[in-house]
Amino acid sequence: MNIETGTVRSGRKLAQVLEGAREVFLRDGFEGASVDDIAKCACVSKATLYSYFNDKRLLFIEVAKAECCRQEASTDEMIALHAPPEKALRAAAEQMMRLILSPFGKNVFRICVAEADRFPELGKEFWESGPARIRAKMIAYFQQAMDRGELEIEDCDLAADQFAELCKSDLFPKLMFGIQDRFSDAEIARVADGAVEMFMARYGAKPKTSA
Amino acid sequence: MNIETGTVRSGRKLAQVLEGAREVFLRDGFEGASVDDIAKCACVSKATLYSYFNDKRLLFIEVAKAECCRQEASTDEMIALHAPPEKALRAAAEQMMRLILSPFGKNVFRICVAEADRFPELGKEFWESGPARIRAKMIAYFQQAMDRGELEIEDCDLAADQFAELCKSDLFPKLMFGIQDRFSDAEIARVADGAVEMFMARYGAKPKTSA
DNA sequence: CCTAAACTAAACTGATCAGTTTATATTCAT
DNA sequence: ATGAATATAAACTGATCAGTTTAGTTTAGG
Repeated sequence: MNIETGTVRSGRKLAQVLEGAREVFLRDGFEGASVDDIAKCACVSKATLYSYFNDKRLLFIEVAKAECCRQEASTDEMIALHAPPEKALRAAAEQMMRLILSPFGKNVFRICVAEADRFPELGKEFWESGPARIRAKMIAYFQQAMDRGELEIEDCDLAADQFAELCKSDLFPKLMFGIQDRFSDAEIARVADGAVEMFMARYGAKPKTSA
Repeated sequence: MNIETGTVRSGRKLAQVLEGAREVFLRDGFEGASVDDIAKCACVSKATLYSYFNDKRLLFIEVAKAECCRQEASTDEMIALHAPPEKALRAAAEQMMRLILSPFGKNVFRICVAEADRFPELGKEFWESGPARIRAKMIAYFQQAMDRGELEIEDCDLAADQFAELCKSDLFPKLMFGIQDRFSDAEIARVADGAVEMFMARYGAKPKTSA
């Protein structure tokens, strides 16, 4: 995943080009972005840009890869493995929501959806570098909490997906349909609390009805 | 919402044009669709097409309106108001999932997300003709079930959104990221059952611990 | 059957845009 | 300082595409 490696030549202005491309692609999508625009935005001549990347497609792929790396980084330390469920899940919910609802999350999701036909690999790579990693961490947490007797889950995969989905309640559709794009702490808290309460109602360990 | 009304002239081939436009727009998006392609697909000359619609944008808007109508229709009778929660919710879950995961649902969502900048109204109109209507029906159902003492919900808006979101677990992201696009009955049943169980665990009326 | 409205194919205009070329300028390691 | 690598602006090519025009054909009602 190292950007410097691969087929792309190195040189003084490579970082500039990628940064400009990132800005324009995330804003306008693949078709919507013009190469002249990217060059201008990167303060670089078009010829320089093409000396690094043989075509627009390749440039886009490189930007997408870099975004996946960014995302991997932001999923680290999302879950405190040893905390009790209410605490750990509540913190995870809020972190996930802030990631998903951020301009970064929104734009990357948009691009994946919009360009799915043109770049079939993109969605999958994004999924694996983001959602799938979070899911794996959730499941690892579930296992530990179950060992501690704090949770009772039959289908951990489903439970992880349900929790992630609960964190999207209300706000995510509003974001995607362009109805709202800034969310207050209170709005986030309402949904995060709701997600944790619902999750615990379903999967929290029942107190042993000592027979 | 009647397609025949408004600024659009009527004529023999209007329906053909709309049908062709629908096919191509849903497949290729707004930018991706070429007017020549639409004309060919509708078996109509480009001049005829332009005699009905002054420009591509207007044609797109008309198609989108029609899709919203289709969607309104498909949300009718989604919830059996008088059935007990397990039954009513389970049926609603499956209907919602089949709508969301259908090629229709997928394509329309894709278009809304992809064209949100170009057509800011589109997302909102779609939301109102689909998700918002379903939500209203869910809330109406909650009220009735609460009156019957079957559910206990503090925040009905949140509960409705949570339920809808639970129905997307696992499958919806896979669809959106292009990882999978056909879903078996078993896959749907697993998620629908999971959604109902979780919902009932949280909001099902507690048996009165007769004091 | 006649005519007016609706339709057609095909050529055209003008704009946009990816990618190339050219001729020149800057940078930097030796 | 010199030359090789790197960067630049600007003009150019060729393709695509929205929308128009033209000159002719089909359709359906009176």
